[in-house]
Amino acid sequence: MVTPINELSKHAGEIVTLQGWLYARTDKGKLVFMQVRDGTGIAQCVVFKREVDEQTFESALHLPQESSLIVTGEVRADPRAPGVPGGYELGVKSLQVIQRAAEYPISPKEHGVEFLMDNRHLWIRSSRQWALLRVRATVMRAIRSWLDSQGYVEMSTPVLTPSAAEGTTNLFEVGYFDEKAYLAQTGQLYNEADIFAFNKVYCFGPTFRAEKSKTRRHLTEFWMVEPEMAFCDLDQLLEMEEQFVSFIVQTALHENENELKVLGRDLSKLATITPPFPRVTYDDAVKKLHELREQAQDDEQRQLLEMTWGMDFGAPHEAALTQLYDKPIFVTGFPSAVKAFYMEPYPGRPEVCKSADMLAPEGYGEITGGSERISDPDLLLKRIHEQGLPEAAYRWYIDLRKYGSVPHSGFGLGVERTVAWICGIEHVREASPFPRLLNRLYP
RNA sequence: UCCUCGAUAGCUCAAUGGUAGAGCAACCGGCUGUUAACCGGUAGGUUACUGGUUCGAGUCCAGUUCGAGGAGCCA
Repeated sequence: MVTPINELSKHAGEIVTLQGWLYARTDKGKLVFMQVRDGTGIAQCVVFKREVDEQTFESALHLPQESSLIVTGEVRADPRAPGVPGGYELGVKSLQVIQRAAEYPISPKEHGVEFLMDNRHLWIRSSRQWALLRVRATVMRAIRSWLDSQGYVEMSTPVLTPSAAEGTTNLFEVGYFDEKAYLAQTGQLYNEADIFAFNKVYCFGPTFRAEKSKTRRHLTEFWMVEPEMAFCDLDQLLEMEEQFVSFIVQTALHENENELKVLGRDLSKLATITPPFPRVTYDDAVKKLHELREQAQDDEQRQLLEMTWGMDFGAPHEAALTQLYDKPIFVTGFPSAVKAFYMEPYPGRPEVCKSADMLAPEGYGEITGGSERISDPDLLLKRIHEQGLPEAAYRWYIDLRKYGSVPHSGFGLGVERTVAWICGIEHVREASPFPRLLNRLYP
């Protein structure tokens, strides 16, 4: 019977069979140590020369890295046994080689980014990447399972969208028969149509931004989940968001402890991620940034933290601000001028709007962006005109405010940034199986 | 788009303007507990590309290409 490696501990003392690939090998004379991975984990398989026939021993001794194999042996607990989860190893009785692999380019040594990215199709086999992408899968499952359990209806939004009303500089253009279409960079407007049919909805899929961004936080193709709720104001939105994000983090923490250990993640920093999250108004954030700027040691940092009311935050501002907290924070009430046209202004203070960005701790930056949407048709039309947007392109969107308009809110959460934060990695490119970046379309 | 840095063996990196080197990986050998083992040996090079300076260029100069880090951009 074939046993998955992550269930080895249940079979101590039994004879089991593993199917997998040779991750690493070393030998000590009459003893060969094989690290075998099968997708669920990594297990040490020990071949003693005296316990197997000569052909099996020779085969094990010279087997190249990443060869595919089937190995049978006795499971035994041994605290010296490395692996994931580790602590159990296989005393090999027989070994069947499916294929002797060609010389494998990725050795268990350090490599440069370019080399690893060129070999992304192989790199994903490495234990860190394997762990990271398993956490990603858990995050994606947690997203769906929480929303489904709370009565949200998953409603797909189109990836191919008509010629954008606003600037198209950050949209990917594709041919659509005789016209042009653009790859969607948000499903939000369609979500707003969907809530009037289903009340609480979400879309979840890839999104595309042709930004020439070259930072550790940007991909040109990334996954985003966008929940949208009818009868929901900004305060209710924030409560929902903190429950949602906390659930995602706690699910990863409980289900991927082995993976997070492989990544060397400080688990205590994830355990504290529970509601409520601190709320900071934009006004207060600007004041705090002024204080932080005065405390800054060097001129360069002081220059990066320059801030006047009305400016959008840059990466240095987000990093400095979030370092004051050990949980994600909400920054609410951004200036309307730097935010999208559809955001509801504060009553009596139209220069700020009911927006909320969630900034992750440890400098990981914005992981959600959301707002209460304008529900009044006249105000929406006014804002569209103010921004110089073509009314015709938004006809259906304005329609939504004419037939039973209600206060409603929603947000988008970036999967790769969330995974990068949970896993404690440097760059979002590793949080996607095959990341698309400014200079990267292969493999 | 801007700033900074980089490109030498399959990989990670050395090399005053004067014979191109090491570690790892590969291959051969040794070792019954390895954790990126260790020890001995073998093989491995159009120094990103184009041009220039020089008796002589991996090294200096100019341009190009590619990459990295950061900024900007990110309704």
